[in-house]
Amino acid sequence: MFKERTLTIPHECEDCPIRHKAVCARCDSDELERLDEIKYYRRFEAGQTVIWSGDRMDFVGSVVSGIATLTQTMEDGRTQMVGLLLPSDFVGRPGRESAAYDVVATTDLVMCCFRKSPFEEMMTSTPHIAQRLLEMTLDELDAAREWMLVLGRKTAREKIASLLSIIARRDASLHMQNAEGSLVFDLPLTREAMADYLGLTLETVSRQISALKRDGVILLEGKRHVTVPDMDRLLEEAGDDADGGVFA
Amino acid sequence: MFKERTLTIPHECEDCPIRHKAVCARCDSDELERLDEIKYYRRFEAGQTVIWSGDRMDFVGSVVSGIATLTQTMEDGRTQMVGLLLPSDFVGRPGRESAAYDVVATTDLVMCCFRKSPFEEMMTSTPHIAQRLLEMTLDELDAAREWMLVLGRKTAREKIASLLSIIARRDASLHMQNAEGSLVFDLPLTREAMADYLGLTLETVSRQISALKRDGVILLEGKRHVTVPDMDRLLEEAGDDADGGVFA
DNA sequence: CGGGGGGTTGATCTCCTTCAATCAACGTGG
DNA sequence: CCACGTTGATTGAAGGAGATCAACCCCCCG
Repeated sequence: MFKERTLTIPHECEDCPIRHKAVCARCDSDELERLDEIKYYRRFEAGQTVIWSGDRMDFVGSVVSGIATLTQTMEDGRTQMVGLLLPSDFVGRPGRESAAYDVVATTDLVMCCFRKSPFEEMMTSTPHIAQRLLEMTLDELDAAREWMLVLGRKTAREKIASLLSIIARRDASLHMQNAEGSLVFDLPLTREAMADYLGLTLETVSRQISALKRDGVILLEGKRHVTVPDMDRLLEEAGDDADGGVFA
Repeated sequence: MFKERTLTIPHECEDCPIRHKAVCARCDSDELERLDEIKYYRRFEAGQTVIWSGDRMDFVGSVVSGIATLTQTMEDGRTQMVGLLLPSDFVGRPGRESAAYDVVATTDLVMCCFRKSPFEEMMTSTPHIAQRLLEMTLDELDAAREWMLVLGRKTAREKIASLLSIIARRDASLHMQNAEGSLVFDLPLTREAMADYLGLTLETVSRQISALKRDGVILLEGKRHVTVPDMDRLLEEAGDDADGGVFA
């Protein structure tokens, strides 16, 4: 429960699983070498907090494997997830010294961290990094705006369907499945985490998942294993255009 | 109502009101000259649509004066505002060919537009532009995440208070008022636009504004002119830390 | 066996939506 | 100048979606 191993995980950038998707995606081998000098790996266990909001941050980094969440909390305890960090996603904001959100590992997690100030120097001297970071940030902004529509205007059922379709889509792209047959995946989040993501209570999440199951939109084995027999149907339930997100 | 004048508004970058806040903030005079060659001004009247979601975009640009909104709409008509564009804010995404959101002028609006492909070329050749855009995008992402908390977890009253405090703060910083005395500003949005921003109905917006007025949190002259006698009180109502957002 | 974390389900309550009437300000045309 | 329509806003009454409170289940693990 407590042991946080800060071991350096033997890892060559060349065969890093996120080599072509993370901030370093555009770097050439020279640049990778310079990054290598300021990087180190950290491992977190499921449930561990990576950073507390307000804490001084002396690193930025990428999720290598596992899943983490970005959450905001009000004084009275209400919490809202504002980001779901998947492999290749970037953590931290160059130029900011303290964390703005809580970052929590929801599964076992490996991060590739860069010491903050040398990384910031590299950002200005290495356009490839800044360019890639801009691209990733714009994508995140789009995702956040999509999520604002979900939070502001969708019903509980639509919210659940939206979350499921996002996870399904992401999982499909990760495993290179064809999106045609029935999709199968595991929910990486507890009911409570889903509630925090969707601005609902965990009870409502549970009820709506049951309802979608009862209506045959999804199949459930256990509490986490989901099968989507008809993706278009799910997208319809989400209130999205069913014409599919081939996506820009 | 219909006339859209595409006149070139005589304007030197040097005395442009957003010279030091927009994408061009870090450009030197050489770079400004190159930007000058690909830029043109456009003027829109209040209520006019600047771009429809899905439309081909052949430009990107900055808001010079006035206010515009970024909104998403579902097939059944539900709409959610996902951005409020103020002077110096950037419109459009380099690398994307069609608009992802509707952009609507809520007041008379002047935009400084750049032809898209030459701008994209400049982005790669001119780090100052990409750097500034990254900074601005990170700020927007923070704002979007703040807004996700508002949408997902705050009550109607808190939502209204949050919106008012954001507008108040922005207005104060614009007019260099001291934030201590009572703040005074005009609402740049209709009740309906506020509702679209907050994920509420316009009736609820109206009721909660009346309630805040009744409770002395704000004073109203007419429907748009707001006085905030005690900013800390308003922040309390918004559910924010009252210690103020001096901000990172 | 006990205990705790995660999940489901039920009963009740409440905050916000929905539907609807009304109002003030404004412009337009007869 | 007044009747009329329009747009933005306020207010009321009724209903419902989701929150809240609570009981209970399942499963794993010490």
